[in-house]
Amino acid sequence: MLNYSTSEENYIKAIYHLQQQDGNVTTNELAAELKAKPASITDMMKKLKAKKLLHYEPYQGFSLSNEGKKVALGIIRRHRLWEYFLAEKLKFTWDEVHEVAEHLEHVSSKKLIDKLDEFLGFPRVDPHGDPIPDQDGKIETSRQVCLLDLPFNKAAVVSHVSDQSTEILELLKHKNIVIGTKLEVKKKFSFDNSMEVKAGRQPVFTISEQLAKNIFVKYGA
Amino acid sequence: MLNYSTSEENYIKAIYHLQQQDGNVTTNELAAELKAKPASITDMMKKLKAKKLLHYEPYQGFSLSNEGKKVALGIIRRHRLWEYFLAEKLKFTWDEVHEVAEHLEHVSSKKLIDKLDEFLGFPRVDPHGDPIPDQDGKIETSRQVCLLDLPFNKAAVVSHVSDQSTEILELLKHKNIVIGTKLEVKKKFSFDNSMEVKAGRQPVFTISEQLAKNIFVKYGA
DNA sequence: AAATATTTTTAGACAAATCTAAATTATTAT
DNA sequence: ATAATAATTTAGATTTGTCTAAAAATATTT
Repeated sequence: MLNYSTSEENYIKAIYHLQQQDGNVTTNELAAELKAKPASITDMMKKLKAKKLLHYEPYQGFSLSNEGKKVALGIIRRHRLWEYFLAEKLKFTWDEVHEVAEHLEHVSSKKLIDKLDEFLGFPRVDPHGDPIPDQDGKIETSRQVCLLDLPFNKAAVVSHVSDQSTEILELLKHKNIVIGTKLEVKKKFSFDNSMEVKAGRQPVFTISEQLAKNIFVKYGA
Repeated sequence: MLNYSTSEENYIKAIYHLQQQDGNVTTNELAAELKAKPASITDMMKKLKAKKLLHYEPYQGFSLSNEGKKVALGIIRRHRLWEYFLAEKLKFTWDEVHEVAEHLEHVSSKKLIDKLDEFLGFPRVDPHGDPIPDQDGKIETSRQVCLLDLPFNKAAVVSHVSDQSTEILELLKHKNIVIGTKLEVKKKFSFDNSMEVKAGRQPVFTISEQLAKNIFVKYGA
């Protein structure tokens, strides 16, 4: 495995996360994610294509190659192991770990990470509940959880609905939700446990606690 | 405390180490230390001077300002805490820790480092026996050790000689060693525990086990 | 399907960090 | 003290990663 610059790694990681949701990633999407200008994205896409880390044809969007996915999973492994370390050993709170891990993840010694993994007792999920890839880049994909428990901004696919009543189906139909619909939780309100959810590029809409209780979703890395 | 680039940090750290020995550091010395070309050194010295991290006049060499020293001690603190972590917790051997710590030291979250320090139990020296600066940049300077125990390439000053015989003085005089002489151990031979030592810019010379046993030195960071 | 709007790419500029080669300053040796 | 040598700096080029503004391609609307 070659070494990549911090910049390259950040692009690869961002593409990985975006393509979990959309399959094919666009220039503007990635620019928004990385808070960079579209022109910068195009520049880097050419570079990453030349390194065979992604598939890219001008104007057609892009997606990681198998090699690119392997690199991404390595970065995610480092990130999540550091998050676990920070929370578990250094007693950071869950909302503090991400930023520091963003920096630690770019220290790319394989030995360091494998020894850290061992030291931590081979944890399977990070403090946010996201699965940690193993040495070979294998990751526990598709974890089914109740929509109530889905972390924010985590793309997930509706995989199961508990209640089979016509009433719930009427509601789901009205909200355009079927098995296979991609969702992302944007906000939760503790007052009534309702949540705001986004499906694809539709505007955000609200789901009540009673409804969320009955929806189960699968999500990956 | 502002943030500095990885490059800037590496220059600052190298100057700090060199000036422990020589006081004033020259362009070529630093170029050799960093494996860079002299022209690159000059460029960076201008930048660091502009940031008030060092004293520098063209052709006159340079040395860290108080602010520069504070920055250097912060980097050294991070480096040595990570070395301790790697050796103590991840079971790296003492010769493996340095390279990885070279990368980890540039992650500059103060909270991370202070929590790491606490997690490690506030260790006072790293696996090489070098003292670890505290939160305020205070470092245990001047540790007196037997020359036999002085680490390689660690500039030290002769502070005490046990034996008072005329024989040892004759030998010391011949080798030009007095209290205050700066030394650095370059090689040790397990066959007879003799060592090769450098004093200033004189050529390397040999000291026997019997002699080294009787020489004590003080050294800093 | 033409006009308009949006997205993406290209062209050219810039800052950081490095280099080479040439010019300058300092040091050393005769 | 002057010439030769060594050290240092300057000038200009290169690479990486970013940007702005303009051009080109695609998508949308009427």
